[in-house]
Formats: sequence, C-alpha cells, structure tokens
Amino acid sequence: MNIENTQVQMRKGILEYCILHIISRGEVYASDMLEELTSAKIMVVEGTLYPLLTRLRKAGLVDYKWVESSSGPPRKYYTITESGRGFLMELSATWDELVSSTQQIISLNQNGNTSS
Amino acid sequence: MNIENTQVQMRKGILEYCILHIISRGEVYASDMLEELTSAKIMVVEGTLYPLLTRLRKAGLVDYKWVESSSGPPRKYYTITESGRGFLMELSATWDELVSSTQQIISLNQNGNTSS
DNA sequence: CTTAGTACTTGGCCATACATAGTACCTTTT
DNA sequence: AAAAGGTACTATGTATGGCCAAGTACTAAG
Repeated sequence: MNIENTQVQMRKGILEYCILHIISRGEVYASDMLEELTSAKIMVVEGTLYPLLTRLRKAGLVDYKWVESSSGPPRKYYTITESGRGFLMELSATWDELVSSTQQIISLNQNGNTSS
Repeated sequence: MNIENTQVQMRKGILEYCILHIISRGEVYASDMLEELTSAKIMVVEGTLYPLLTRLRKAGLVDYKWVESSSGPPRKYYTITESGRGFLMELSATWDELVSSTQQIISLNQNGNTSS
C-alpha cells in the first residue's frame, strides 16, 4: 500500500484515453507519444505503450503505416479510425463523469456539506 | 475493448482515494459508504468494497470498532488513523496531478496548441 | 566486422475490481 | 421454539492493464 503502486493503479484506463487522444490529433509514432506524455508528467515506458497500441489496433480503433526513417529502422505511424473517434468520445464522457463523481466525494467536509 | 471495461479500469485506485476520504470525514460502516458512492454515481458492489476495507486496515490506514445495531448483526464502524491522513494527502496530490496531466493532454488540438 | 543507437516485440508478474458463493448474526413470523 | 428473511461481513477465483526485463531487427558510425 505505497503511493507508487496507487499511481500505477490510478492511471489504468486513462493512458488509453490519453494515447487515443494524441493519435486523434495527427500521425504520430511511439516516440512522439512518449515525449508528449512525459512532458505532461505522465511517466510511461515502452513495455506499457507498445502493448497498448497493439490492443488499440486489434480493436480497430487505430491504424498504422510503416514509414522509412532517415536514421534508424522504419517507424509505425498511427492514425485514428472512424470507430476510434466514436470510442474516444465515449472515453471522454467516461472520464468527465469520473472526475465529476470524484469531485463530488472529495468536496464534502466533515458535516456532509459542500464547502471549499 | 468495450466502454464498460474501461470504466472499471479507470476507477482503479480512485476508489481507494474516495473511500479513505469518506472515512476521514467521520465514523461510517460499509453500507454508509456504498450509499454515498452510489449517490455520486460511482457504482460499487460489496465484493469490491469489503476487500478494499480489509486492505486499508491491514495497511494501518484505518481502524474500526464493532458497534451493536438495533436491527441486524453488529457493524464495523471505520475511522481513519494518523497514518491514514498522511496517505490521504498523498493520494490527493496524486489525483490532482493525474487530472492536471490528463487535462494537459486532452486540451491540445490538432495543431498542438492549447484551445477550447 | 564490431559497436552503438533506435524502434518494436514478447513473456511473465502483480495489484485491483468484480462475480459468486458462503458464513454469522439478528428479527420476525408461525 | 423452529423456520424464514434480512443484514453485515468473508472468501475464492477470474480478467484486465501497467510494468519489468529480455530479446529481435534494422541502420549508421568507427
């Protein structure tokens, strides 16, 4: 019951949302995503990202194409599918609802009234 | 990859935060918590709540005492410990950070600029 | 050819939420 | 008093997703 573990648990399902959102904004490959997530202070490692991308693809939410790189092996550039956009909207609603629900709980004080 | 499953995943770790917060506000027993969580639209079932309470107790974050009930078997009334208050503050910081990070990701549009 | 760097893959581990079934105690009914 | 029903808590097994760690494959530089 340490805080590191809780951080891991809390991000479950949210990574999926964030990554699908990043892909929805334009073609990116894994390192682009890692960079953006890191800059938002969401620490993600390859072993998390790649399996997630595979899941998204198998579910038909994203697609990819190989693109040659001038320095190194070719890269998988991901794009979102129509089905993916629909799912992203559902994820968005789910996230908003979760934030709203949590806010409702933690905004109550000892007397059960809302306060600041 | 259905939305119901994602809802389950998204709440992982957050239940712990919500429940510890509820307990921090005063003595409650399981049914009180279920009622409050349900009213905040966080659907939780006994099979989730009781093991979580046991985990919290084993970690020394909460304590409980048996209280006789006028109708039915005695109840475990939970209270937060000092150690629990410390952990709650950490959870709070973790949650705030996660919300902030997610907000940063999803507030970006196609051009990579912030917009509404 | 060897070394280093980049990109992607895979297998196993762990913690949490949940479904389900079960135990124990109390009150009410007959 | 025995049976029936409700309340509170417990225990077991499953599925999922994040993560570690090791591994593969391709390219460029020495």
